[in-house]
Amino acid sequence: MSEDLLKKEKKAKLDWWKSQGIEPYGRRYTREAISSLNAERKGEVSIAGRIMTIRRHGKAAFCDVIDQSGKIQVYFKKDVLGEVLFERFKNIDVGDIIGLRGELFITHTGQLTLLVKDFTLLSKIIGTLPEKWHGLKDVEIRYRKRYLDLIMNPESRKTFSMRVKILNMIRNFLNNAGYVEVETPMMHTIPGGAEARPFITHHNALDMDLYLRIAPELYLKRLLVGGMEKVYEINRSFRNEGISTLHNPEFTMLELYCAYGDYLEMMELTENLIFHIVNEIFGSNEINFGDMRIDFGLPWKKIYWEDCWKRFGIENWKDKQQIKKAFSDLHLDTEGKEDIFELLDLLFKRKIEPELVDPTFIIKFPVEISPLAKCWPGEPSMVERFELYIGGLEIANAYSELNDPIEQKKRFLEEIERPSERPKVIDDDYIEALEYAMPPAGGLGIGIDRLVMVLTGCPSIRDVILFPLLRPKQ
RNA sequence: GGGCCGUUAGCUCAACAGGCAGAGCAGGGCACUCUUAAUGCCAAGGCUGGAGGUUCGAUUCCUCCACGGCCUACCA
Repeated sequence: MSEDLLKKEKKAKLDWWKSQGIEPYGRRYTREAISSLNAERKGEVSIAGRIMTIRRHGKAAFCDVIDQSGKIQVYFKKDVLGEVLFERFKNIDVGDIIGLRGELFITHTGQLTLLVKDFTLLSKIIGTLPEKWHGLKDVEIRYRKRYLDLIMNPESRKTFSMRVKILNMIRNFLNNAGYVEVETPMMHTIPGGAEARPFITHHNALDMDLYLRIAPELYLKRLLVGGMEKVYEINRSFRNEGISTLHNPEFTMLELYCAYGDYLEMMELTENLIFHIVNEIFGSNEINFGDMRIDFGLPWKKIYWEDCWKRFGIENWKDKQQIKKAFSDLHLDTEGKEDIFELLDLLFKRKIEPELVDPTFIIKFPVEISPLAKCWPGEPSMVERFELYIGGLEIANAYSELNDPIEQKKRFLEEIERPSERPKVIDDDYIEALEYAMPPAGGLGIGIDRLVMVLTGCPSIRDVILFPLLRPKQ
């Protein structure tokens, strides 16, 4: 059946309603949540929702109706409704949104059902819903027309309601711990706080280019200078990089900063926060992720970054020859990389990351790849920093914040020396802020989308973002 | 950016090896007052993602394009 023909038939029904003097797009309707109903409820109840199936039996029919809270069967009977209402019911379609009033009863097969005494068409469908049994499978349509995915696939509804739950739990946890939520600029004049290519936009009135933020870090730390001691922000950052199952151009990060703390305090907080969420949601320490079984039991594993390499025969990670030998011993392609940190990063990604299934902290990183972190005591070439891996994914990154403005300026200068596609600009305004003294602090970033992926069992970041970026069709 | 795979009715899928493009669901008609993937009967529904090419003949083989998926790269 062509789409045009289907639409034509539906519009004819729409016209039928109008011909009866009934507005097919209704107004406010007082109703209860479907999930709040049970067999003990006596008397009349009102619900509203979308009709998902209709099983017509001549002078009676059963329908399934869903609202956000759940699903219920409703029973239309001609001798209960009368001629007029039953005639109207014949012009109700799968997908219509209606309000229903009636009494609850239990069918012979034991199912809670609403015996409909009156109903109101609240919104007429003109499109055609996907198939009731197989649902909507086409991933492209699921992403482009997320509303159809949400109507048809309960698992999708569950994923996004879990995302909300997780975010609420994070906010409650942090609020209870004395953190305050703040909002810092998403449009930056100088992109900073991470190593990534930014999106560029333009302000007409000021006639200046602006960058969508790649991280909120430098602004949040300005607030520490200003005397705000525990701050966090949960919101979007934007990175103009490739798209993959782990990367969407806009993604949600939690960043938080705790004055007078350090990376160890952040580690404790991370453990407690995620452990709390897992237990609240699953009532267990263990969950499945793909074919992995993840055990969140405390304490989590801690491995020094420097110790990662020893099992590959690399005794001194600064020795490029040893690293290259490890690559050839492992029959691993160096992919033309010559930089020590790039080689180690590649080795980590190939051989170590996939094994980090249970939550694992990797601790103490080289200063070269941590320009905003404070040095390890007595070891100026290393910093107080950790990364957290769960289910083979990098989930969090934290460090003791560098608060020495002179050292920070030096690091920035070294950073722009290195080849990069980032604008070669130093955020002098941030350096100036540090000159007014920032308290020592611990800082933490958690990739919210990836955390939600692990906790909802979704293999792609697009499954946990309501509207992932896609090229326009045609 | 590179590699591989996919795109057939509104949806979910068929069409062996190049030979008239098929089913279920949804939609339409008829019957049916406890069904739940309701059932039975009838009728309809397609430029096979787009453009070229090979061939007597292309959903099928080839080229290009579009969109998507997975892997990979940049990155996080």
